[in-house]
Amino acid sequence: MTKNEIADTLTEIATLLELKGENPFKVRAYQAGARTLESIEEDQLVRLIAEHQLKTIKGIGDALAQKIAELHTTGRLEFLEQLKGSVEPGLLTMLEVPGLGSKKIRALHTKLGVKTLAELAAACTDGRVATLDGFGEKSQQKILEGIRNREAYGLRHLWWDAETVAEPILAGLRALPQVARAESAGSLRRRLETVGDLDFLVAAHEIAPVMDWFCSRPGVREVTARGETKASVRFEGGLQADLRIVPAEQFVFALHHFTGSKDHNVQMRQRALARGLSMSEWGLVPAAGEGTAKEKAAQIAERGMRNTESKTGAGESDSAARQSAVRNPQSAIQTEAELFSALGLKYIPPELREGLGEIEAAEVGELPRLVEPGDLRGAFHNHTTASDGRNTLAEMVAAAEALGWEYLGIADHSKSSFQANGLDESRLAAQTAEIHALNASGKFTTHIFTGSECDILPDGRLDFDDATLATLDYVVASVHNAFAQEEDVMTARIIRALEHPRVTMLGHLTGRLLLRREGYRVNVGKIIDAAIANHVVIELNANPQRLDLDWRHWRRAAERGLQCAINPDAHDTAGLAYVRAGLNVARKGWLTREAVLNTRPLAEVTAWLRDRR
DNA sequence: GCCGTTTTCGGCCCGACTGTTTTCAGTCG
Repeated sequence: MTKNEIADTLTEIATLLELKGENPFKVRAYQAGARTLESIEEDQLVRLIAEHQLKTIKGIGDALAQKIAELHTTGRLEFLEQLKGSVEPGLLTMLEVPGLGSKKIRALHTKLGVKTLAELAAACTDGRVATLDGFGEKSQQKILEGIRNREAYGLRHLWWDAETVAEPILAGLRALPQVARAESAGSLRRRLETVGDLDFLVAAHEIAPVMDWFCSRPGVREVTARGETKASVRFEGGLQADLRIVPAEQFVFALHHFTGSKDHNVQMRQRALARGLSMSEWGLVPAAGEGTAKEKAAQIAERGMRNTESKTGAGESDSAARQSAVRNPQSAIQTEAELFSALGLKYIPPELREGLGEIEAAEVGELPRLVEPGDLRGAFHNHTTASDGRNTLAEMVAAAEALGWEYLGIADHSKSSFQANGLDESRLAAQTAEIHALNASGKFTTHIFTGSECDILPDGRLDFDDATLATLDYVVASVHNAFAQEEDVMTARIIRALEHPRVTMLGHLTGRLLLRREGYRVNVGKIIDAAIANHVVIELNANPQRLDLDWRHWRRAAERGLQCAINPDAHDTAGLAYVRAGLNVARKGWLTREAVLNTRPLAEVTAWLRDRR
C-alpha cells in the first residue's frame, strides 16, 4: 500500500472505533497517525519501515508502527477485518446524514435497534427518535430530511466519477472490430457537473457482439434492458448506462440528438422546420407530409425499433423524419460540423448545447473561442502537508512540472482553519522562505508562487494582518466557518474581504458541495460586482465536488470584465488533474482563454500579481 | 493509542453553532 492508502486505512479504523464507542483519545491517535503519515514523503516512509524506525516519528507508537508496516508490506490488516466485522455496515452510511455523528448513531443503534438508513427513517416517521434523550422534534425532522436528500441526490453522480466509469468503456467500444464510431453522449458529453446516467452511441455493422461486450463489463450488477438496438445496464454504485447502436449513416444525427439538452434540440428542430427541413435522430430531411400517429407507430413497430424513441419527447415528428430519412439517406453529412452548417450555423461545442443562446450566437458567428486544456500554464490555490494536503511542497512542484506547468501557486490554510491545520504567521514565514529557497535552487523549472488561502473571518476581516499578507505573492480569501449567516451578512462579509487591497482572488464563492450540501446564502451578483470593481479574481474551484462558482454565472460575469482563475484546490499531487473538471465548467460558462488568469505565461502573471500588490 | 515523566499513569487540541437543555453535549469545519 502507498502512504496515502495507509493513511486512509488508519482514518477508516478511527471511524470504526468511534462508532464502537472506543476511547476518543484512541480514535484521535489513529486520526493523528493518518495525518502524520500524510505529512512525510513516500520514500521516507519506505526507509523508516525498512529500518524499523517508524516509532521515531512523533505520534506513532508501537501499535501504529506495527499496523503501518503490516499494511505497507501485505496490503491488509487482520485487526481491521475483525473491526469491520464487529460494526454494522449500515451505521457507517448514517455518518453521511448531516447532523449525525458517532455518538448519536450509537444511541440510535443501542436504544432503538436501528441498523440501516431505512430503519432509521421509519423510526423518525413514527416519532420514536424524538423520544430519545438528546433528540427532539427538530433533530428527528432534520434526520428525515437528510435521508430523503440523500435518496434524491443518489440518483445523480458527479461528472468526474461518471467519466471515470465511462472512459474505459468508450475506449473498449472503439477497439471492437465491429465498431466504426463510438461516442459518449448526454450530460456526460455536455460536461454537466452532475450526470444522471451514461449514454453511449455506437455505429456498428454487427450488433450482437457489441451488446454482449457492453453487458458483460466488470461492475455491471444488472442488465435492465436489452433489445435489438439498445441495452441498459446498472453498475454497482447505482450508475446506469445506456448503449445505442445505429447504422453508420445515422450516427451523426443520433449523436447530436442524444447530446443536446431538451431546449437545444427543440430550438434546432424549429430552426430546421423554418428551412423546410425535419430534423431528428434519424436524419435531416425535407419536412414530411402528414400522417396519423397510429400509422407512424405501426411503421416503427414494423422495424422493431420500439426501444429507440426520443429522449426529448418529440417522437411524433421524429418518426416521420425517420421514414423519410430511410428513403433519403443523408450520406452528405458525416460530422456534426456539417450538420450545423446545413442549418446555417457554426459548429457548437457540446458544452454549449444547453439552449441558452448558443444557436443565436452560432448563427452570427459570435461563439467564443473556448479555453482549452492546452491553454493552462499553471494554477493557484493548492495545498501541501503544511496544512491539510497529503503531499509535500517538493512533491507538489514535481507533479506540476510533470504536467508542464510554468508555475504553481501554494495557498495553504490560515491559522483560523484549525481543523485543517492552518498556518500561523511563523509557519507561513517558514513556508515562504522554503519556497524562495526552492525557486532559487533551480531544482524545478516550475516557478512557485507564495500564497495563502486566508480565512475570511465572520465579520469580513482577514485572518492575517496586512504586514503578513504583504510578504506573499498573492492571497486567496475563502469562507470556512459561520456558514449559517443571513444572506446580507454573508454578502457584506465577503465584499469587505474583496475590498481588502491584499486580496487577489476569492475562493469557492458559495461553498457548495455537489450532491451533498447547498452553498451558503449569498448574493452572487453583488459579489461579482464587487470583485470587478476591486479587480479581484473569482476562482473557479475545479474540485469535482465544488465546481464553484457555477458555470451558469460565468458568461455574464466575464462579459462584464470579471477575471477567472481555474484552481484545482489540490490536496495531493493527483488533485492537480482536477483542472480538467474546471475547464469543462469554464467552457460551459463560455469562457475564453483571455478570461482565465492562469492561461497567461509566467512573466505576465508575475507582472500582474506585482502590479496588484 | 501516544507521550512524557513529578518513572508508570494522567492528560491529551480550537471555537461556533444547534438543539437540547437550564448549563451542556454533539457536530462540524
